[in-house]
Amino acid sequence: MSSLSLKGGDLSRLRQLNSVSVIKALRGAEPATLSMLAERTGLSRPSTKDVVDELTGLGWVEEVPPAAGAMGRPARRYRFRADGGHLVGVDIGAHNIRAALADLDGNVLAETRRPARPDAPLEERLAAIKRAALSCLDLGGLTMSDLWMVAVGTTGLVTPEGRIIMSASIPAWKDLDLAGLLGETFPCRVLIENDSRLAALAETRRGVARGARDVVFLHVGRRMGTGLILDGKLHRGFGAAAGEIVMLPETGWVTAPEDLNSSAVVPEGTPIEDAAGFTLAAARNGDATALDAVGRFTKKLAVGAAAAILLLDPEIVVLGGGFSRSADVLLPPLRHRLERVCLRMPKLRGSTLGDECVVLGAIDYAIDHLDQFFFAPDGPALRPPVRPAIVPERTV
Amino acid sequence: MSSLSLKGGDLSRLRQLNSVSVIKALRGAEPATLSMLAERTGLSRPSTKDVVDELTGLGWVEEVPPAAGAMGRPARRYRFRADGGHLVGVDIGAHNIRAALADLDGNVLAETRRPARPDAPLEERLAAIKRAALSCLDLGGLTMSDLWMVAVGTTGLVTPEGRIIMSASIPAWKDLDLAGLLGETFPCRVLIENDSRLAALAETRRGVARGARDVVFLHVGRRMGTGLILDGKLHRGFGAAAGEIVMLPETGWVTAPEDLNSSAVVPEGTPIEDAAGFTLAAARNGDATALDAVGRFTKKLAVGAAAAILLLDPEIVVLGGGFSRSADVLLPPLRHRLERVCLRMPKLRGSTLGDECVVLGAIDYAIDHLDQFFFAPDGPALRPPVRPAIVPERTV
DNA sequence: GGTACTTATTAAGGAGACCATCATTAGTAC
DNA sequence: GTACTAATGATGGTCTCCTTAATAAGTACC
Repeated sequence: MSSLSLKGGDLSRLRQLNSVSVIKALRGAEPATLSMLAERTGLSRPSTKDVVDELTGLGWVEEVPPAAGAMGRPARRYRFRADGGHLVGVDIGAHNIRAALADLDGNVLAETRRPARPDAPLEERLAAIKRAALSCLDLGGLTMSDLWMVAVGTTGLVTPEGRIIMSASIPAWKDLDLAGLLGETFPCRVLIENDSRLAALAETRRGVARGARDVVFLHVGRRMGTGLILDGKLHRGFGAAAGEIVMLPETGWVTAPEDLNSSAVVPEGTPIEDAAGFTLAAARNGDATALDAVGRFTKKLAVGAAAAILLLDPEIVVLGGGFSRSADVLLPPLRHRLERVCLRMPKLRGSTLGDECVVLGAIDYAIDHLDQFFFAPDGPALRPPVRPAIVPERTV
Repeated sequence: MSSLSLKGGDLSRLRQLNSVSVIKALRGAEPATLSMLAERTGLSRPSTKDVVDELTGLGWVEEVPPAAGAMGRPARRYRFRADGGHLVGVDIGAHNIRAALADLDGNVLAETRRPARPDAPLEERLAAIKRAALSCLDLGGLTMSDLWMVAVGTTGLVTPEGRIIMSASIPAWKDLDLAGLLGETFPCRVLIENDSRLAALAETRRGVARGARDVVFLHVGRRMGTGLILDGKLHRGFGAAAGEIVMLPETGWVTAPEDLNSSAVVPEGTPIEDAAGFTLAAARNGDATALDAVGRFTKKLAVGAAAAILLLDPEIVVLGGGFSRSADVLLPPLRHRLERVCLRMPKLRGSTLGDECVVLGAIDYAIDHLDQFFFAPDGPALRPPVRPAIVPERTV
C-alpha cells in the first residue's frame, strides 16, 4: 500500500485515468478501432471516442487509414504516436561505446558502436559519447533538439543522482558527476545506471525473461556482476549499490574470470579479450584441461548464483555478458551445481539479446522514466507530448 | 507499470478512489474533522462530507463527539471503525504457540502464549492452535464468528497456497495442507506464511525498521533464517522459497548456532534452549572462551548477511530471533566484519519487538490482505464491512 | 447579557465525464 | 439495386465534483 497516492481527485483525474488506459491499450500493438479500445479499456464507445479525440488533439494518438475488406462500415483506426519523441540509450564499456536511437515504444531506429581505450582520459571519453549519440541521431535523420531523454549504462557504482563513485575497468570513472557532465552535452534529462541492472531490465522486458516478476541476471565476462529485477522493477537498493555480490570473498568472483582467461589451452600472446573464447571453445570440444577450467569457473559462479537464488527465489536466472556467448558450455555444469544447493531450482537461460543488452536496457529504462513522467495514473494531468523539461528526478 | 490496471472506469470508480482516500486519511490517526479530511485528501469540503456520509452509512466510519474548547463552531469529528472487524495472528513455533487478537488497525487486544512439545503429533498441535485462538477471542469478549481472518507464521517452507513442504524443527510439519486443515477449524480465510518473513514485516511496519523500503531481517536463534522486505512489501519469491540463504554451505549457517550452544562456558546438562544464553552472557562479561565462540558465530552470520546486503543494498538490517536478546553482544563483531566487505554499510539494529515479532507480523500480514480485499483502489467497489467470504486468494 | 468574531454546516447552481439509446452512414454480399 | 453488417454521430440523462453564499453554533470581550 505504500506507493498508493493518498490524494483524491475530481473528474479530470478520472479522465486522466481513462486516457492512460487508452494509451496503454494502444501502445506496442497494431492500430486499433474504437470498438476494440472500448472493449480493452472497459469504457463505453462514446467515452472512448471522447478520450481518443482528446489524445489526438494533444498529439499522443494518430488516425491511420481504415482497414479494407471487412463487413460493415469501415472503422476508423488509431495508433500510438511512438515517433512523437525519441531517446538514446548508451552503453559505456571499457572497450566499446554503443549507442542506439529509439522511439517511444522502444523500437530501435539506429545503432552505432565505436571502440574506446579503457584508459582514455575523461574528455576523450565524453566526446566519444557525444559523437556516438550524434551519429545515431544522424542515421535517424534527427538532431539533438529532438531528444527527449538519454539513458546511460556503465560499469561501476552509480549514485541515485548520477554520480559515479568508481569503476574497476574505467580509470577515468572516479568520483565523477557524470549526469551533470552529460547534462551539459545533451539538452534533456540524462539518466545513469549500472550496466548489469540495465541488462537485467532488457532481458525482462524483451529478452528471455519476458514477463517474469523476479529475475536474477548474471553478468559473466571479463568482470562479474549481477542485476536484479524484483516485482517487475529494477532493484537499485537504498544507496544504488544492489547486485554487488561480486564483493563477497566467499564467491571468488573477483578472480573467477582468470579461470577461463589463463587456462593452458589459451595460445601464448592472445589478447585478453579473446582468451576465454579459446577455453570455452576447447571445452565445447571436450578438451579435459578446458573442461577443468570451466569447472572451476562455474563452481565460483554457482556460489554467487546460489546466494541470489536462495535469497530471492527468482522465477528465472539469465546468464549474460561476454562469456554467455558460450552459455551452452557454461549452463550444464552451473545447473548441476545449483541443483545440489537450491531449494527450488529456477529456470536457467542464456541471454538472447547478447551485446545489445545494455543499450536496450538503457532504452527501456528511459521509457520507464518517461512513462512515469507522462502516464503515471497518480501523477499530474496528461501533458501534450513535448520534450520533458529538465526537472529534479522523481522518486521512483 | 506491471501492476497497474489497464481498465478504465466510470464515475463510481472515482467515488471509490475518493472513499479509499478518506479511509486512508482516517486510519490509525486521531479522529478528524471534515476540514482536516478535505485538506488531507485534496477534495472539497462538500465532497468530503458526501464521501464520509456514505462511509458512515456503510459502517466503515463513525462520528465521535466534537472536541470542545476551540474557536468557532465545533466541528463534527469522525474516526475509522477499527473495531468493525477482528483478526488473529498465530506464531507456531516448535516449543511455543502464541496468538494475538487485533482490530483492523492492528492494535493488539488480547494475547496468549502456551508451550508446545516439538514432537507433538499433528492433532495435538492443531488443537493447541485452536485453543490459543479461542482463548484470545475469549479475552477480547468475542467468538469465532467475529473473526475476519487468521494469519499463521510458522517455520519451514510454505507454498503460496498454504501447504507446508517441510520444517526442520517440527516433525509433524511435513507435506501438509495447513491452510486447508485450519480452514476447517476457523470460519474465515486462513493465511500461512514463513515466520521469518512475518517478523521482517512487523519490524518494518511497527518496529525498528519502520518506514524503510528495503529491509533484511536476520533471524538468529536455535535455527537461522532471513526475511526480506523489498519495496515495502514482503518478498516471497516465485515459489515462496525466498530468504533461505541458510542452505548455502559457504555461510555455515546450518551449524552456526552450535558455536553458541556448545561452548565451554555452558554448564553441563543445560537444556539446549538456555545454552546460548550462557555463552552470550559470559561474552558480555569479557570471558575469552565465550568471546571466541561469539566470534566464530558472527563470522558465519556475517557471510550470509553480507551476501544479502551486497545483493540488495537494504536501508537497514534487523537482528531478530532468540539470540537477538543479546544484540548488544552480537552487533559489534558483526558490524566489524560487515564493514570490511560491504560497499555501503546499512543501518544495523537489534529487534525491538522481541518474542512478539512473528505474531505482530502475522497481524500486519492479515491486515494487508484485508486492505487488498476492501481498499485496493483498482479493485471492486467499496464493500460494507462484513466478514470477507472465503474466496480463492487474489494474486498479491 | 449582548455584540463581534471565528469556524462549520448546509444549500444551490454549474461544469465535466460518463453512459445508454437511436437514427444515420458506408461499406460488403448477392 | 437491395439486404445486411458494423461503425459513426447526436441526444438526453445521471453522477460526482466544485464554487459560492447564506446560515448556525460556538468563544472572546466589553
